[in-house]
Amino acid sequence: MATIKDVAERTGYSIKTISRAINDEPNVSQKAKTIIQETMREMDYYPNSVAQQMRGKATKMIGVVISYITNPFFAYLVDAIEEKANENGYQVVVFQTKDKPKNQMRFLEMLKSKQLDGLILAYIEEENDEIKQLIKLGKVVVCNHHSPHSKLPGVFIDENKATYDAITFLIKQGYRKIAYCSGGKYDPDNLRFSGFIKALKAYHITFDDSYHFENKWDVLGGQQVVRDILEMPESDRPQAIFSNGDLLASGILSECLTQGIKVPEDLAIMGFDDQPVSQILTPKLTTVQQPIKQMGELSTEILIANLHGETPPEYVLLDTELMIRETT
Amino acid sequence: MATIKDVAERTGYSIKTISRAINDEPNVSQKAKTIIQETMREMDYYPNSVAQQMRGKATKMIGVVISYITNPFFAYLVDAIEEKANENGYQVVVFQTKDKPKNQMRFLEMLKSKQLDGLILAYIEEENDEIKQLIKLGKVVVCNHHSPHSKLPGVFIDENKATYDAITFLIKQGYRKIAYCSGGKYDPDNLRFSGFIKALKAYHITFDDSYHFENKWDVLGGQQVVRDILEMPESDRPQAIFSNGDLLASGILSECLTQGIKVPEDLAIMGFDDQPVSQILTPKLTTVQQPIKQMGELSTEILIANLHGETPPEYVLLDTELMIRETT
DNA sequence: CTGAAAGCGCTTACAG
DNA sequence: CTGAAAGCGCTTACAG
Repeated sequence: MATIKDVAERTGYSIKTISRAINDEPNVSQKAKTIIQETMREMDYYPNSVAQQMRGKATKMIGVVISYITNPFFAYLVDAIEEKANENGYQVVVFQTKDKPKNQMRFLEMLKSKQLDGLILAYIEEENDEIKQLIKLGKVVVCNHHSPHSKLPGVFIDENKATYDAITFLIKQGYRKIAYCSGGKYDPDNLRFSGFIKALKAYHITFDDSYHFENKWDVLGGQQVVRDILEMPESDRPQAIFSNGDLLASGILSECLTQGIKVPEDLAIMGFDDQPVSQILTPKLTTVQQPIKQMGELSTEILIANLHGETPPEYVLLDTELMIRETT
Repeated sequence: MATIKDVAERTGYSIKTISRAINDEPNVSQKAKTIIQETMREMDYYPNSVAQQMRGKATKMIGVVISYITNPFFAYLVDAIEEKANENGYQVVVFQTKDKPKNQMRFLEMLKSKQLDGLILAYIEEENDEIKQLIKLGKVVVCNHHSPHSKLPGVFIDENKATYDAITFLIKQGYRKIAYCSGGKYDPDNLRFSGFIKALKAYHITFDDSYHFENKWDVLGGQQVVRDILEMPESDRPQAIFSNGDLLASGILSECLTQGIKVPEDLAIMGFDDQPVSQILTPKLTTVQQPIKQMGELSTEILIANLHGETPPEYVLLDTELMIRETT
């Protein structure tokens, strides 16, 4: 592979002059520039960017940590981040944690070993002091995943308000027996769940613990929920169900259709995310739209501003929108 | 940030001994190793991987070029590639071409400027000699996207056989008037299309050009196809439709349900890909399953073997499987 | 088992 | 407008 030295020898100029031509610096004669550029093309020379990084200290790469790229929510988020990063001359490295905390640590190490300029954490397995410190240094921006227990600065949606509004809508439609499907374990402090409970309380509805379905997050999980509901005595069954994600809601809907449960007459379904699938289904899914694109773009802008030494906002709360369609 | 020199000064050892300890080389006393490791931890020292790359010549990063990460097909492909790459100590950089040929060139430049060790092209905008040469050098592996005109080595599915089998199945079910939706422009040499035609010919069915729908690839496109069909005189309408992707098939199905067209009685639908959505829909979609995982893993194995100087197979053709469900 | 010197391919700071 | 020297943070090759 040709190096800058080869180009220097071939053209007769010093490596410094070659360097100036590569970087479009002033103080090179037009003649020198032309000769050098032509020679570089002839030799199929490309500056070794590793060597450039060594001096410039920037890799122009940022990492994005998500749980699963096959989850459309994250695919759209990565899309938004990549678009904005590219605009600013950065490339995106994707890291999937796949629910293994030790993976997250690997990515932090890549940051510390300078393979990456910065990191967007769209999914945090474990919060710790190291992450907090990296945020302070402006090398890490958190988005999307919001622990109710330790508030980190970052870009999030107003989870509490989102479910509060969604459930209030259901109640106003006349539903009173409303079930809740959580993606993970039961956690009373969870912001979505507390918004859910808050809405019920506002209408003096008490929550029945048997209406809480834990650890459901995919299509199969949704189908299981319907089977669980069918095992309840008919008079005890919920009239509506809030599901923490559209995939889950899709599973609920498909199993309802299979089992002959009418939607929304027998069971209303409220999704979350507004993934494309929600408009393909019949009936079309009522769901909470997350501003994925905005979230991705803002996180990227904040990270890049930080990397450039600017001081952007620390904490951003985005609004969601209720997309009322046919399952409620 | 601490460097190897700082660790050397603090421990009293030379930088070479520190280097040995970092890389677990022999010829370091256990005592020295222990002291050095402890000091590195204390100083929060991480070897600068850019400097390491400078000497080692490998970045341990590979790029994956796709068209859109929001297309579930590519999301699953990237997932398979990342998994296999990680196993071998490589990280994955995702590049979306978004149908712009000039983007593809950017990624090739990153390869030539040594930011990347290798590249998997899962979507080619433009084939050219440069790509062919990089394949020969073992730095590029092509998969998925197969131009019928210039055969590149790589990992592909047997497109021709896949549609031949799918259409033969439809014909055996009694369908004779079968429409074809292509993702791009009409191309008689397209391998899927020629498999389609071959199946019709085997049963002496002539293809009606008005049954060819061009440039349809998303949900909206599918919906449009149904509206186009409804404008045909009822006796001329196709009985079945082959669609080049499940998203497209989803759009066709959803519009059928909206318009009161019974599936499969009035119109049978055959998808392609076997994306998760095909099992969520009601009725469930009959479709051609692509071995995405296998394709991603094989491409990655071939690339890494090449990078390690081994000589793996050049051309692999994978089999698809017809998933018969409820829309045919 | 340990280290001083040279070098990877560039850029920064200085000199002319 | 041009260039020789020093250095980025490591590793390779050599010496002890």
